[in-house]
Amino acid sequence: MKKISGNALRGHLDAMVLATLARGEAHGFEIMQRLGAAGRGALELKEGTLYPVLYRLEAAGMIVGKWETGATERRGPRRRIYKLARNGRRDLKRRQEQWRQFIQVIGGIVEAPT
Amino acid sequence: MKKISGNALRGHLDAMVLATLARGEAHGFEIMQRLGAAGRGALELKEGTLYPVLYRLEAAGMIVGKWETGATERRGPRRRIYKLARNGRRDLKRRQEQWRQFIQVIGGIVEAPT
DNA sequence: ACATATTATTTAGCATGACTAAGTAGTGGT
DNA sequence: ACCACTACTTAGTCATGCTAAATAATATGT
Repeated sequence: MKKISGNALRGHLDAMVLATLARGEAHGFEIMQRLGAAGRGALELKEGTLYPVLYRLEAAGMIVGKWETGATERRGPRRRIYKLARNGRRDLKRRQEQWRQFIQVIGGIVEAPT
Repeated sequence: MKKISGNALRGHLDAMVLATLARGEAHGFEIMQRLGAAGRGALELKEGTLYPVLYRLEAAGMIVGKWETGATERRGPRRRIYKLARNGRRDLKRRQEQWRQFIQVIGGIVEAPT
C-alpha cells in the first residue's frame, strides 16, 4: 500500500492531531503511534513532522501541554502530556465540517469517470 | 460557505485538472471556470495557481497543449487547448485510487467523535 | 563499566507547491 | 480614449510537511 505523506497531508494534520486528542490526552510519541496505527500502514509520521504541529497548536491555545510529574518507574526522558483545550474542541468541530465539505467538493471533481 | 483554498488543495490540484480534462479538452481559462462551477462557490482558483499546474502537467507528458488555430471570429487573445495524454489518463486513475485511500484513512482519523 | 536499544523530545535547514500581484495582449462597447 | 472581458505569463512569497541529526533518560546485555 502506498504511503500517504508529503503534500497530501497539508492542511489536515492539525485536524488529525486534534481528533486524536479528542479520544484522550496523550504525549507526542503516543500521538505518533496512535496515528500510525489508525493509518493502517498507510501513514508514517516522523517526529520532525509531528512535534512542530504540537508546538503550533499549543501556541494557538488549541491544546494544553504539561510535563509529566510524579514517581515514575518508567524508563526514558520526561514526556509532555497534551490535552484538548476548549478552543481546540471547538476548532476540531469546525475542521470536521470543513473536512466534509472538502471531500464532497474535491471528491466530486476528482471522482469524475475517466 | 467557507472557501477551500491554500494548503488543503496541495497534492490534489493535479488530479482535479486531469479529471476536468477527462470530460473533454479545454483551454486554461475554461478549466478555471469549470472548476469554479464544480466547486459550487467553495472553490476559487486564480490564474497564478492554475497555469503553473498546466505547465507542469504538460512538461510531465500528462496533458498535451496546442495553440488554437484557424479562422477565429472570436474575440480575445490566443488560447492554448489542452487534452489528456495517454499517460495522463493512466495517472488520473492512479490518483483517483489514491484519493479514495486518502479520504478513507484521513477521514477515519478526522471524523472521530468529539 | 560500556555499548546498545528503546522511549521521548528538540530543532536547523530543505523542498514543495499554492498564492499574491502585477504585467501583457486582443477585441468590443461606451 | 477608456473600460470590461477574455486569456495567458511569471517573479516572488509563504506555509508547512520532511530530512536528519542531536540530546536525554533508563533498562538490558556483555
